[in-house]
Amino acid sequence: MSGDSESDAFEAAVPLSQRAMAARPAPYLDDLNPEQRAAVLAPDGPVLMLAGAGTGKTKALTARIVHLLTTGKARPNEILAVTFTNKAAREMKDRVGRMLGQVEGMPWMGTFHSISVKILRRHAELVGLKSNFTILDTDDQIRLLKQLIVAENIDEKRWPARLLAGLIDSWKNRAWTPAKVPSSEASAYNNRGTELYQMYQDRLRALNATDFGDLLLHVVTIFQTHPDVLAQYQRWFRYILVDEYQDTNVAQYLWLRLLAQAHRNICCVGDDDQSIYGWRGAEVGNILRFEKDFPGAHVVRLEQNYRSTPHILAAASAVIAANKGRLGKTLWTEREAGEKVRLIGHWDGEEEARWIGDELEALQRGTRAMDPHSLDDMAILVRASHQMRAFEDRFLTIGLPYRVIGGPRFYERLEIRDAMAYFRLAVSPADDLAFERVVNTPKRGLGDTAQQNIQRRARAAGVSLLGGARELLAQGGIGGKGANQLRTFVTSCDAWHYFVANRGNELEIKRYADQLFVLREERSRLLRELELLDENDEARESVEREIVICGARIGRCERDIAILDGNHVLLAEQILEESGYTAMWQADKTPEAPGRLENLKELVKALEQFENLQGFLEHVSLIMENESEEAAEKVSIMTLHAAKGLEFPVVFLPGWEDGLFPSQRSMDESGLKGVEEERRLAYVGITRAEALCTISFAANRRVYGQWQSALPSRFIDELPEAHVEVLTPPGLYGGGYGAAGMQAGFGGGSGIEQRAASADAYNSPGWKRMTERAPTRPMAQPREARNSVIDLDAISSFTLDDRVFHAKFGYGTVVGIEGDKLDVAFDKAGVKKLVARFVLPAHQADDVPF
DNA sequence: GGTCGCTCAATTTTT
DNA sequence: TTGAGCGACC
Repeated sequence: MSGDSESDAFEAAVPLSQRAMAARPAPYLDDLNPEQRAAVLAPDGPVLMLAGAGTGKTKALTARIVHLLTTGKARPNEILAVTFTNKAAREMKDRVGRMLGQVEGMPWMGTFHSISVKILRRHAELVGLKSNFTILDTDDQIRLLKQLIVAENIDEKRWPARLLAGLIDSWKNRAWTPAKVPSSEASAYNNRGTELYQMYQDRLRALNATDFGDLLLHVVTIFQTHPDVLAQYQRWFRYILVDEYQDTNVAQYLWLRLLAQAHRNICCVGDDDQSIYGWRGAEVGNILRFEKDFPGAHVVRLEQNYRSTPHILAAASAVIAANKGRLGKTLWTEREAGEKVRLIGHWDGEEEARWIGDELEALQRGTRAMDPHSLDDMAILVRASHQMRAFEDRFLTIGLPYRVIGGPRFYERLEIRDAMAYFRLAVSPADDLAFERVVNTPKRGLGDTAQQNIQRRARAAGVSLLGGARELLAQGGIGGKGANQLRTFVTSCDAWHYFVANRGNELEIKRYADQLFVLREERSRLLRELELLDENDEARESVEREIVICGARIGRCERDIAILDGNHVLLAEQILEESGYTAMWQADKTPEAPGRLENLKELVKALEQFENLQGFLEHVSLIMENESEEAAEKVSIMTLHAAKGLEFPVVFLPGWEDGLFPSQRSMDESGLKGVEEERRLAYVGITRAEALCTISFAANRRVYGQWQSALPSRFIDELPEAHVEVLTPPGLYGGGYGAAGMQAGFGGGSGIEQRAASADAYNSPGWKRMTERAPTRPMAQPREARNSVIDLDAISSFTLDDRVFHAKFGYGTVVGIEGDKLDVAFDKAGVKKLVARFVLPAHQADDVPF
């Protein structure tokens, strides 16, 4: 960059007064490029930072915040900075903190949801809630809906609660309260959607609860119906900054627009090309319309990419260029050309996983073109999570360490939710949803009948379920073993709540301290007694036992005091212990049980960061994340969606087949709009790569146990030839996929159909181009080829002869081709196995027992 | 109340 | 193929 163009851009973007200000030393501006600087110094009023992938948008955004603070334009509490994820919020906080040397005092930096909660707690009564409302997650939401559906005598099979939940969510995303749902939606959910939505909202209000969608919607409602409240926040937030603006939905858009009306100092950062959440309500339109919504908006483009090589950028740009209705950006980089994007086709998905596994190992060792890479630098990005299985299978076989990113969120896991329900019950005994969840977990012999009795009793008496249970016990309305267990449960709940309610209560602590004193006296007395007893005295044993019991009591008493004194971590442990929940998992012999216990430990550990249980519960549904940092090097497997915002030197993009990617469903449901969103996903995928990006596809893939053949993705035809290297298909199948595959016995199903479908595939432009360029290589003629596992000990001789290996074993000869790697793996019993795709001579095929 | 076996469905996911 | 959910049975 020459100094001239830098200052030109600077002067064009920045008015004199600010230039004067910026002329003073401002360290946060030092390592910004001219584009970023222009964005940071853009004048007050609406600003749109159009930031392409890898252009340092977070850097620019945080620098603007720092700029606002250091130039005295706003105090920390006058800046509202919103993100979508906690991770993004945290990163922003970290960065601002690093630049300013302190993190304090930015109370309004967080996610849309966390900020909404903050606002809503202050004004809950305006929407009929109390300020201590609970936040239900998806699971609770669905259980609640199920109850409504059952109560309404609706066939839950034909009209699943999940469907209704999705519907209500989408309405909330569009900021439609029940009254505002347009009549065009009247037919939804068997004509009863709107009605059930209203009932659901009533029920939530009765439970003093909200779901995620409500957090935003209630705030919007309050702003719309209480101008005084709105005005207060408008005055408060002098500057508003929004990350990932392209992902905002209508509710979030309204939320922002209402708040921004007064000062109009709203700075949105986003990339219309990376809008990939349309299916959950995100409106690309919001960012496309920005200049109309905020007249006089200052638009700054960040186009210098620091992440990827020119080849990778060119490939991504070419693909995304096929989309219409973009704001348009031209990414550029100063990096060296590097490797071209690689494109390779495979016979089937297993072959693909195999090849990628080999590539990963090669890259780990280092190749001619690339220095050795850590597995941490490599990622496999798939369209749909079921694609992950092929890779997991393969990597387990060859012992390649991997991590799957974006499984179920930590707090969504069964055991975590159960534990949380226990905590909720301790904090608020009237939490009926929590009660329902854990009353029979672990099993307490309280089945449907017993639970229904409790429900009925509670409703009749107008008390909580816990209260209902208590009454039922008092009246003897429940019999058998269930009764005793229920009594224990109720007593435990009372005890837990006692500790929560009397936290820091001096009188109670004193009471326990007195008790402790008595117990200690008792123990001293017993010890003295023991000393007086003869070695062989028969009474000795019973005294010893009493000492042990007394010791245990002292321990418990000390613990109780610690809990009363405010040690909520201990309380949590005690709850899990006393309820039998930990024991339940300890007794569980299924393979996932140890992991669940591990998670429970993590949960308890996470508690330490909070003041008390309430504080924890208040935030946990919004904050908790699954972040156990393992040290070991691992290749990452994740969906394209989960990869947004991440970057890796080496990226593999498998499964580029029409129907899978772009996804058929997306195309069916949303037509051209769907394809465009899929294309943005392709763009996101390619731009994750820093140095090496490999796209692959397979002619056949097993989906839900069925073999399907596919066409290469239409996006492959959009890749620019000059920046793509088409790899020769590997080893055995060089240039002759169809024939080899057929002979090899892959494909299943009807041979004729299979062949016809495959023939189509080979006529597609993508495939043709690939095969045209790929020089055919002499090929072994396999009669039988499969993946299999052979006992290593069974191999009696092994020879490698011009790319072909022969391994003799008990049943015949295993023949493999170089490139079809021999892998040593261990089976469950720890026996060494040889894993190979092998080829058997025809005459021996019958002798082989697999 | 717990377990077994049948049927049915099956993108993407944050808060 | 896998998994969840449900009904029948012990």
